[in-house]
Amino acid sequence: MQAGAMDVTGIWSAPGLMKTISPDVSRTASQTAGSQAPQATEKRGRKASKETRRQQLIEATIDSLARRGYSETTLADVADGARLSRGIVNFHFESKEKLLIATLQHMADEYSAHWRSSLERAGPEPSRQLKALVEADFDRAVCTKRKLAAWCAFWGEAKSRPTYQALCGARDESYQRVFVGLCRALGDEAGYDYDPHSTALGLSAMLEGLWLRLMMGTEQVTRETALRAALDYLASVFPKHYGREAATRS
Amino acid sequence: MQAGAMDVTGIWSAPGLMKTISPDVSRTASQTAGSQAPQATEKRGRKASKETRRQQLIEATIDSLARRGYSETTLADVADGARLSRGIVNFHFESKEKLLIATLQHMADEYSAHWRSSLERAGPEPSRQLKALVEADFDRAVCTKRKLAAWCAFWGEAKSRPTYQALCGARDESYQRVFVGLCRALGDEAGYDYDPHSTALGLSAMLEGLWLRLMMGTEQVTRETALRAALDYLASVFPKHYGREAATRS
DNA sequence: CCATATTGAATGAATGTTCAACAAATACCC
DNA sequence: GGGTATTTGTTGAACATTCATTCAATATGG
Repeated sequence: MQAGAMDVTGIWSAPGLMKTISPDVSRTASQTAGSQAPQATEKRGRKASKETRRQQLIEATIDSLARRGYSETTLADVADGARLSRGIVNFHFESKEKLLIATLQHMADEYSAHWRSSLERAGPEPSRQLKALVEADFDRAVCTKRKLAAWCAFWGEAKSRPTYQALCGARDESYQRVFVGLCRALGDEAGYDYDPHSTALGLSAMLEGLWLRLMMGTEQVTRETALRAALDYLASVFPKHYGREAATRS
Repeated sequence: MQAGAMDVTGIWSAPGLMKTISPDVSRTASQTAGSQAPQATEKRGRKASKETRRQQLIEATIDSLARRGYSETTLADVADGARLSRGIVNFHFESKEKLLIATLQHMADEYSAHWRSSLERAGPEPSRQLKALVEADFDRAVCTKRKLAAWCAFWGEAKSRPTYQALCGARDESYQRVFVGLCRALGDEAGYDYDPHSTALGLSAMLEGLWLRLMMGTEQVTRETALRAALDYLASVFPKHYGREAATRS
């Protein structure tokens, strides 16, 4: 189905990178706030399944990262946040480092599943797909202050840790490839004279930069402002596809 | 002099934010590598002036941040890097935190002085000024892997520390104001129909995002690639000011 | 000699990890 | 089905390590 559009993005044929996509992305929304409410289908209390406990601890880790930053995130704080005892993390995860890696993996999987699903829902038209990708980045499901702060905490440590570095390419190679493919497709349609690679790099960099701005919280940059800036970019680069009035919704 | 251009940027009339601009920006280039070579004009060995020792320790701190990340940067490592003994930091700076703040302050001052000087040299024409600002961001003087890594280390901790957050606005409010002013000026000249604030936000976010990419080092993004992407952006948004061929130098 | 920069060992606090004891759930047996 | 054993999740205290900070002793330049 939608073979033409799929060829443009060209990622569905090689689903290599993602190791463990969380089966239900929808859950994360309900777990955003509390971090200890178990599933309706899961037994609560003592008999929470191993996987549930892990999720619970991961959520508490994201909380701690967002609240105290990477360098001050301690296992005691994570355990307290999850309302569990001190030694629990070393039981479910082997070490603090493994917990952090699992947390990053979790966020990367969630992010990846999110934009892929957005892309799928966008239909076959490249211009719609590109817009959908941009909008997905500022969706409440992935673009929370809490999560942005956690991302940034990992970014800060990524350069000196290969493991983080690999995972921090949430906007990874396949994501980049999709962008390049879409930019090229739009260029072919309307005869723009830019380099797709350069344009795609600029766009994805802008998205990341806007995330950074949102996270910092300084200046009054909101999700709406950021999205608007990104859509304005689309309108400037692809004037025949995105009218300025389409971007400016107000 | 150049009154018209100055009015566009509108920052020279209110030099409020910068507390201590390092007097000589040129020095930083020579100190990039070694981190212990003292000035020719300064005495070396035991009698290095208080200020020189501080600079030396700050450079060693940047080294450590770049090499080991924020969370693993220790005073011992800084002291070793500066070829000095353990207790020295607490003598010249009062605490580890004060050392880190001084380091960030140093980088912020350097960055600020750098783009301000670029802006000054660009002459009165807004289009040249904007291009100069973009190019300044990828100049070897400020855009080293070492320094980018240090910046990112601070970004990661900024959300939970107000002091860092304030300083991490290296691209601070006045920088943003200059961008907005220039975007507005170009728009008035050629009748573009974008919102200056939105365009300026997108541009500065892209620059930050490109820095992030450069720092990560993943993918083969170089200073040239990044600059090219940024200039392509200018060519797309301000087609009457920047021809595509001007951006594509190759 | 005096003031001051520097050293390096001592100290104490913070924190990741281990582990023996405990509790809950499940399996097993009669 | 009820009682017992076993497995497994959980706890919290003990332990070891790392690291910022302190400070008395020392070296240096004026």
